[in-house]
Amino acid sequence: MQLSDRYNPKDVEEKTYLWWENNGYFNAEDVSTKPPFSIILPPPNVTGSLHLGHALDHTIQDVLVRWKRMSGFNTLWLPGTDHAGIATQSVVERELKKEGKTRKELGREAFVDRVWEWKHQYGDRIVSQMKRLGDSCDWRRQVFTLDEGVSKAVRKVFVDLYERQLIYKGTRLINWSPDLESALSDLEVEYKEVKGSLYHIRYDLEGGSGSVVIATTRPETLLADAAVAVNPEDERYESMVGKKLKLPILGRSLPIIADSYVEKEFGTGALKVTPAHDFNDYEIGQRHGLESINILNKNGTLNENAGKFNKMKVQEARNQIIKELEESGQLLKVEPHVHQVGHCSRTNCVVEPFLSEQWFVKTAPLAEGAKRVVESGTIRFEPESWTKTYLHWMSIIQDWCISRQLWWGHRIPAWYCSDCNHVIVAESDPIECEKCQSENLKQDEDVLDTWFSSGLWPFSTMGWPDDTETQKTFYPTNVLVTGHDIIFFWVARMIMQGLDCKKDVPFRTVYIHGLIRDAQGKKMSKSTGNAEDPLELIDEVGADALRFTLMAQMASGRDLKFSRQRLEGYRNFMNKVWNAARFSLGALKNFEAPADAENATPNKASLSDADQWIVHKLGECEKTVDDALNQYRFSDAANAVYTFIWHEFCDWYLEFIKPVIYGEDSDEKQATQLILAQVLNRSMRLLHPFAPFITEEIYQKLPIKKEACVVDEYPHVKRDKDWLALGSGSVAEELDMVREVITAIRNIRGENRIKPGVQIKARLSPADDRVQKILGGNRSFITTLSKVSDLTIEQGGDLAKCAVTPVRAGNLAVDVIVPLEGLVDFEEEKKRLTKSIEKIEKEMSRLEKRLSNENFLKNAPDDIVEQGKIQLSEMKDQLKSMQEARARFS
RNA sequence: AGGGCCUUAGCUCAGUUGGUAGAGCGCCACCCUUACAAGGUGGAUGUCGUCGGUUCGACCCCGGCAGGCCCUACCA
Repeated sequence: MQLSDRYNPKDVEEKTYLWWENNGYFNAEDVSTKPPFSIILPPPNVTGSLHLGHALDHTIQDVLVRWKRMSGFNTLWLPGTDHAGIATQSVVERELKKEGKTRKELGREAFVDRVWEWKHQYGDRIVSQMKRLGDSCDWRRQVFTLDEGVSKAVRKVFVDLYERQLIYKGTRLINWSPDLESALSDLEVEYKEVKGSLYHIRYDLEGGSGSVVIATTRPETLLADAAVAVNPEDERYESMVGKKLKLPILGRSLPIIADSYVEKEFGTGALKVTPAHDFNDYEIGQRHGLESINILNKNGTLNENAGKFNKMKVQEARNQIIKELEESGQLLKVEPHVHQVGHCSRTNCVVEPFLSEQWFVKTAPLAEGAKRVVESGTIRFEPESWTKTYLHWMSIIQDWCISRQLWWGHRIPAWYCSDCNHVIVAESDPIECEKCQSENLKQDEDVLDTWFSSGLWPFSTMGWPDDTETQKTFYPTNVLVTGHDIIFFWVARMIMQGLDCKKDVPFRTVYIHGLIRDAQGKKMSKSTGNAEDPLELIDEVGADALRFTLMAQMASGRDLKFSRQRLEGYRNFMNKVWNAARFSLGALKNFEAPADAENATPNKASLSDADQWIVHKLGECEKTVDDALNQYRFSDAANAVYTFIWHEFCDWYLEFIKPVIYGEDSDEKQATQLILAQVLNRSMRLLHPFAPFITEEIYQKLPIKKEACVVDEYPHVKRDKDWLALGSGSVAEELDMVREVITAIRNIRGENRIKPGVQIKARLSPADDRVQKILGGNRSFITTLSKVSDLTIEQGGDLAKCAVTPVRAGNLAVDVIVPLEGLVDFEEEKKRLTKSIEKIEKEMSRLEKRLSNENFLKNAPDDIVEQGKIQLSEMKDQLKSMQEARARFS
């Protein structure tokens, strides 16, 4: 067996992944006797690139999927990619720009062709990146949101909702991105703090003296003013209400109205009302029946309603207007003002509230059910705290603007008859008008919001609206894993649409994980330059180390800070695993696996205490991991495996068995080899979901194995019951005492600076015969691991010039005694003892104080009191031993 | 403005029924002991943000304050 002394992920990962895939290990069966377990992958943008957030999201899912697959479930992880309307269209438009072209020049058809080209070119990139991470999806089922089947589902839902009047077309004030020339949903608007100015502008009363001063951050919108509003309680303006003002520059007449929305304290207490360009003003306009004057073109320039400012850009018009107001003396004051301004989350341009005709989904009726299933617990959020957030959001939900003025996406299945203006909404393209039979039909130019199709994802990917076996087996899915940033975008919509189309929830559990931040806690983003590229990290340390790092930090649903130091630490862990396997394989050189090797049990009499101990510890680890994974406590699970492998299996067990392995052939050696092979085998399976590549590689080289780590059974206390019975809790406790004895001797060596090369004598003074026997039985472990050449185990004896450390474990007690004559300067040892004595005295005084408190004795549970008493008496013994030892040095 | 989260070792973080603290990295000392120096052994370091309350007992439960973060909604 040739294994290099360093684990090299590059030698392993690619070939292992191919091998898994070629063997169909990730494939789910539509019909199976096994219980189903399914997860749908949140589809990443088809032309995107894997970032660390994906890596976290995917690793969580892959851990769950691999765990369930190994636990005997018919496991489906359904992958797909999203056409991501705005994102993809923007990317291609940027490309065109480099060639000096625009999409309008190209025309719709050519542009869409161009995007498809782009998709074909880059669409596989993210998939291959996912494979590098180890994602064990059933790739045969991969779906793209613009695939025929999905498109069919989208149309069906649209038509259905339209016929039930849950989709309607209406003119509303919506968020508009002038760069995209498209509507945006509220969620696609990012508010950013902007340092602007607050302009105080005087509006003069019509036909008389007097004026009202308003304050605004956007002076250019005065061109679209419909009124000036004041608070009805505001005495300053009481007499003005009902009078008319003359709009500066344009000279239009504006009524002064009273509306309680206006805050007296802000600015001047008078608000210019611009219904067509501000959401609040729109509301006021509705209340007072004001006219909505739109002064903007789709590209963000001013239109003919702006008079002489027609065709100007907003900023240009603003400057011009300010200048004119200054000249006319109507600009009274300009003060700096910091406020939040909506920006397009895609192009970063300033979003304009814009009056336009759009398609909407009436969400209230759908939201009702979506709230109920969460309230009733049919869908559970994990962590539970998101339930409240979700329900709050659902209760203030607005109608959903689903049309986008883009070219890339699902085109809205609505046609307009040029002859009779009839609107046809249909699943298949109509040939003639239903009403007048005219063939002059024009399809709606708009496409649907990407999230409209994403909302159908849990079942559109499974063949809906056709009735498929896949849906019967795998819908509803078990768990949805995602970050909290898209609970509304996506989770809520899947629940609404799933309930509406399938009459059943799309998933039972929503696991919300935190977002990845950099070491300083800032959001990772390409523009800030603090984003770590997971592919680079995989190149550096391997996918397993990256996965393990993410899982080890994935504690609660909290955001996690990414740390390279920890990444290195877990890279080292992978190397440790590798070397433990290397050593073990050497130790198993002549080992021949018996029949039913995984569960074969050696004669119990030939099992060493160390064998029983490691089996016991493995059982404890299996239990911890199972509990943790069932509760989505990934870090607990990962850390349990880490501690078991490194600090129990490697640090102690492998060291314990060296004398046995290097020794003569014997029953004990054979028993130990069997246990070693079995423990190693189980360790690899236990670690597999977290570190799939290295474990498979090692697993395939083990003398005990079945087919493949990826599909063999996950170690579980129930399934391992008989085998785990080899381990013994009481023997484990005894060995824990032995370990403490070894640690005590090492401690004496270390503190007294006795070089590791120097062999020393030691004496163990057991408290009773049982301890005597235990120590005797583990004599070789003790001498080897503490490098003692001459070990006596007997009670009492001379303590002169000796280091003494009392060891207590449960009700087992032994004094560890090391004669120091001729080895060291006694001052060091006196210091060591003094330190220990001070420490124990401190603890004792605390304990004594508590035990002498009557209220404690009266109120505390008996076992706590009893425990305290035992502790105190043990400490007294220990203190005495150490004080005596110290006395002998002076 | 409303809601939520966080504050534990130098750093990043665990700490699930309240019995006074742990890990990784870093640090110090000693070791190339034939699985591993990406390693081994030993060691140091915390009035658990602050003030108060409940309790025999609080990192843990309750309230005030300070600092940091996030979300939602926004004052024109």
